[in-house]
Amino acid sequence: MKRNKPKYKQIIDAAVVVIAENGYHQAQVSKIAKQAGVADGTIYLYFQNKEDILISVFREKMGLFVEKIEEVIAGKDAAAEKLLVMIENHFKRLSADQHLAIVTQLELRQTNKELRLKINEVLKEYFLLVDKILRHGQERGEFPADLDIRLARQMIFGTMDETVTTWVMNEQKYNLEALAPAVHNLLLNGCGLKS
Amino acid sequence: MKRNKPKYKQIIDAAVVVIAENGYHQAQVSKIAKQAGVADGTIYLYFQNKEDILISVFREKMGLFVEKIEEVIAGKDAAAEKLLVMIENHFKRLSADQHLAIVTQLELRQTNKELRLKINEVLKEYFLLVDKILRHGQERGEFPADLDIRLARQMIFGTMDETVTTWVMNEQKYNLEALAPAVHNLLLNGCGLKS
Amino acid sequence: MKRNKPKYKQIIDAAVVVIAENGYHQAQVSKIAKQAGVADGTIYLYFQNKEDILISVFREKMGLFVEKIEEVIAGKDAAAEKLLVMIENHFKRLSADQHLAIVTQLELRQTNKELRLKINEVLKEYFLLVDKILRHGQERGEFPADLDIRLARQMIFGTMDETVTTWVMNEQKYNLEALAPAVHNLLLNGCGLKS
Amino acid sequence: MKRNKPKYKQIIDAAVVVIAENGYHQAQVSKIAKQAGVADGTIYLYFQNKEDILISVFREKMGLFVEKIEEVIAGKDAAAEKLLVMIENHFKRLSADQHLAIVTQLELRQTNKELRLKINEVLKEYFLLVDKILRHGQERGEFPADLDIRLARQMIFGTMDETVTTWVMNEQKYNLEALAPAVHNLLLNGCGLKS
DNA sequence: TATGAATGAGTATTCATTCAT
DNA sequence: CATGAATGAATACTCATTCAT
Repeated sequence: MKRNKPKYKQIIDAAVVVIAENGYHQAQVSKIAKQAGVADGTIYLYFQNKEDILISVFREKMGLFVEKIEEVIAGKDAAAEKLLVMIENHFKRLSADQHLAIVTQLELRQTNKELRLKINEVLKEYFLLVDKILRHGQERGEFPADLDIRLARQMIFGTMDETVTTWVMNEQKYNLEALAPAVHNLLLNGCGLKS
Repeated sequence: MKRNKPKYKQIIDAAVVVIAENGYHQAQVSKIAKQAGVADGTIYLYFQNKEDILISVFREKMGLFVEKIEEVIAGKDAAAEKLLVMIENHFKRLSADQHLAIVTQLELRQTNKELRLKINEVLKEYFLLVDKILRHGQERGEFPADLDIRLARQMIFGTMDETVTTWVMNEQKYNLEALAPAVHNLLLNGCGLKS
Repeated sequence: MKRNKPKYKQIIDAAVVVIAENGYHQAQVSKIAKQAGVADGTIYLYFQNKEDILISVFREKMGLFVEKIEEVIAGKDAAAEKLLVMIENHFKRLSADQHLAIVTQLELRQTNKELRLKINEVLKEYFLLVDKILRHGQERGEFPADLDIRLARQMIFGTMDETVTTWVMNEQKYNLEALAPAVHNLLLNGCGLKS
Repeated sequence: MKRNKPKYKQIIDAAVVVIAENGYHQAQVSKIAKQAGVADGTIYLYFQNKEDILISVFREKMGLFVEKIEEVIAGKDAAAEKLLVMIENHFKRLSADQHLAIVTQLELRQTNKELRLKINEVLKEYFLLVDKILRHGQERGEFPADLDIRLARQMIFGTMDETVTTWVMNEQKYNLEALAPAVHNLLLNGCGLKS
């Protein structure tokens, strides 16, 4: 299995660094190879083509992401609490790896529709996780029974995504993690006054 | 003034069609020229370069967008109602021009950071519009006085954007406009139970 | 006759200025038209094409050149003296019109072989003038009877040309005219010691 | 070192042939690649850009030129003799490589001022060589002590250049090499009668 | 005569991928 | 397994010239 060989991970990590530092359109395969300390041709022993590298970057990094989040939400009973630790974790992990934040929020979006669909495939697991939290909330009576799960999930992802992207575009000048409670509150209660 | 000449609009419209049908990276200047029914060189009598076409597409189309929305929200007093007609209009206009929807949600995001920053400039007006609605809501006592305007705006945009993008990625199979009330409700009240 | 109309000369003069200031490859027809104060299309009422402008520049300017030199050498009897005033005049006229000097020495040489052959046609009259001086010198016993007229003419032209070009390339920093006697002496006596 | 690899020289030689046969402005990189028997992209493994090819052509070919001439003049004591073998060699080498003659006398002069300045850099060595001969002649008492070295060099180069160019423009119909003694004599003694 | 908007042919360069060693 | 030299397809932009007004 190629994915367990050391060079596989070397190349993935090199890709994240190169894309973050040079931007997607300036991240040539030869640059990634150089950063990884291998020959250009070697890349093709581990990946089918350049697109495969990018998807693999996303899969490997986001995989850890979702795994970790699954862990922390398992420790909470209430859906609202699960949601909070999810947002906190999401923000914390991207804050901790600024290269990864740039790559996922800005650079990997400059790809064509086809590649974006494949990236969305990877995100499905994350979507399912949120859906599970939402259904759990309905079962517990925390969330309305008629809540549109899909729309709610789109709100949650859209809001987290917009918040992180704005933070990255502002050169990560402020503390993203500190926004988690406020974002959580907005998602639960909206911007309208509760009666 | 070049912007009022008929060929200027011809080329803008041709660009939207060509980008929507071929994707951003396959939207060669010669294809746009052919679609517009002019010679390649004529493009450069109206635009400085290819990037200028793309920004102009966004500016012209989004300009109308914001203008129209300003109009309809002026007809409503309550901030909540303003928000509703804004979302309705946003969804309606993108539903009505499927090419434009593809271009703004998918294709124009494949551009480099520089171009994206210029595109964001255009969006600022839209941001300001939402901020105004939110402050209006606070003044009227509809929204909490301690609402974080910037975060709330990010939630509103992030949610609308994610909703429209999902719809475009699903090949516009369902009725986007019909989702407006549900989205509006989610944004106002969140996914948590009231009371 | 188009050559006598005022716009004909306007365009010729504009071409000299534009070429001198922008270089041959940046001397677009539209720039020349603008400098001449006419529309682009008007150029083609007076000249067949761009090449025709360039040849005409050379013909008009060099024609005056040769005419003037013919005048001044007529006033001298000795071939050596005729040669001296020719060199003096050649240097003086190019010193007086720095734009023309740049155009003839640097810019017009960046043309293709075909155009250069046509330009050489124009120079033939100048060549004939020198040949006449040389033969006159032989008849008077000033120059050796076995002097190879063609080679001698090539030396005279080559030397004057190299001298002027070097001066132009050095940004006309020194007094070209003052070099005439020394050049004249070199051409007459060579660099070898007289016995 | 790329300059010693066989493809480097292949491309240089191909460039000379292509430029001579098609003219400077019709010497596309793809034509040069085809003539050299390599892919277009391969050119850019050995040269930075098209201009770099042209300068390299000049440097490689003229370098040999000057080297060879330095060799032959070292075998002569008298400055006059050195001058003679220099002219002979200059004419002989350009006669032997007609393609090179066309390229250096006609085609490479069609370049812009910037490129020409770089080419002139290469010629400086040749200039220094002539200057050395002239000073040597002064020291030996062959040439006048008050000889203007710079003007004399301009005469020598201008005359050789004009002679070769005329020969090339006349399609190399006559024997250039045979003119060397006559040119040498003219340069040493001028066209005026001695004593 | 004069205009100037419109035309459209033509080309250097990059970079993902291959394959002989 | 690993290398890296070689490949070759693909594209924005300029500007001399025309012709309807």
